[in-house]
Amino acid sequence: MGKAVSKKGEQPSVDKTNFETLNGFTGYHLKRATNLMMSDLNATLKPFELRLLSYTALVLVVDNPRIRMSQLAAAMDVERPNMVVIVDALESRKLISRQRLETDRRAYALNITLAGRRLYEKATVAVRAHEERLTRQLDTQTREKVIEAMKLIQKIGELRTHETYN
Amino acid sequence: MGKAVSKKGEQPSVDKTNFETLNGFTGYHLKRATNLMMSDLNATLKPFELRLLSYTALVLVVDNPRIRMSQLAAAMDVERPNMVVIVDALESRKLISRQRLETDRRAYALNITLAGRRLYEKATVAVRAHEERLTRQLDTQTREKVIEAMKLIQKIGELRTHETYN
DNA sequence: AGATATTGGTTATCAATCATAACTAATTAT
DNA sequence: ATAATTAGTTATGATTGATAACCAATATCT
Repeated sequence: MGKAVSKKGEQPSVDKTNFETLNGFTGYHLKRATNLMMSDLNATLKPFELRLLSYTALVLVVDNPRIRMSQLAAAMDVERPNMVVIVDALESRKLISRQRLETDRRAYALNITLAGRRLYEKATVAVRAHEERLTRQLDTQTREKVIEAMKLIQKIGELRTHETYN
Repeated sequence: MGKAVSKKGEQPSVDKTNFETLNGFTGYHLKRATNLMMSDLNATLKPFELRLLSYTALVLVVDNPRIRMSQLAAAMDVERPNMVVIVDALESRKLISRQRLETDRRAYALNITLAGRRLYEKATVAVRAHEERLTRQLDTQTREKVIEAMKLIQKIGELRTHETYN
């Protein structure tokens, strides 16, 4: 630590910013990288008129036929009212369908439509390319190690659930 | 009230959600873990009446005496107008000070005050504990590997600069 | 030099995001 | 049957982050 500064002894304000402390934080690097990936992801999804949440919903409906809205909301960690608008948008584009459940007539079963599946497939190709682009520098082993690490962090978080949340 | 635990197996609709596709995405895991860490960080900072951005500003002012607001804004990747309110808040709590630069009387030099430094130190102890808590499962080597990986991702992002952003 | 452009900081405003309250209809529990 | 819960919905509010327009000071241009 301690950069060789001091040409004048006391006036670094115009030089490169010192990130010494922040660089010591894992969370800092995590957030910067994630912000970047999310920006790039949204740019990637824009041509399909999808955004992070609508794409995620699409994916989960594909992977979970007949999923209910509340289950989807829980899976995505969004409040139900917000889920409604996401589902509304996807349904109005005929990418997914709502079907009343016979067994519980309050609820809807969500299903992917043919158009939805096609869009899902195209978008997912783009998303995989985006992932590849942004993690190209990481060898496969590192990538797996990162994912494992993220899972561990999440596991820890689940323990102290929502008690200290804001 | 309490836990609505039914003795019998619940509805079939409650089966586990399938995250197959999402689990294949590095960005997905990155975002989940980061969200968690940021929630926990904000909870950690709350007792000090700081939030992510105000704490970050405090840290950068400590590490960069006489930094200018615009440089701080650039370092934090926030728009200048938003920087103003953050700096206003910190200044009104006498944690940092604004001093007109003699060399450029448009700009301010930001400096940490004694109170600011004390708060910074207390908060940083708490932040380090928070980091330790959330990354406890990761051995030192893994932690370093993760940080390296995040730096690489950022480096890639810097190439395709802001052209494809939102 | 004097006109012009640019920069640092500011104010006001606006859009996007996310959470909360309250409601209906259907279901479950007492 | 009555009460309590749950799924989905509507309306609304708080918070965040971005944009436009402005003033004062500095830098640029010819």
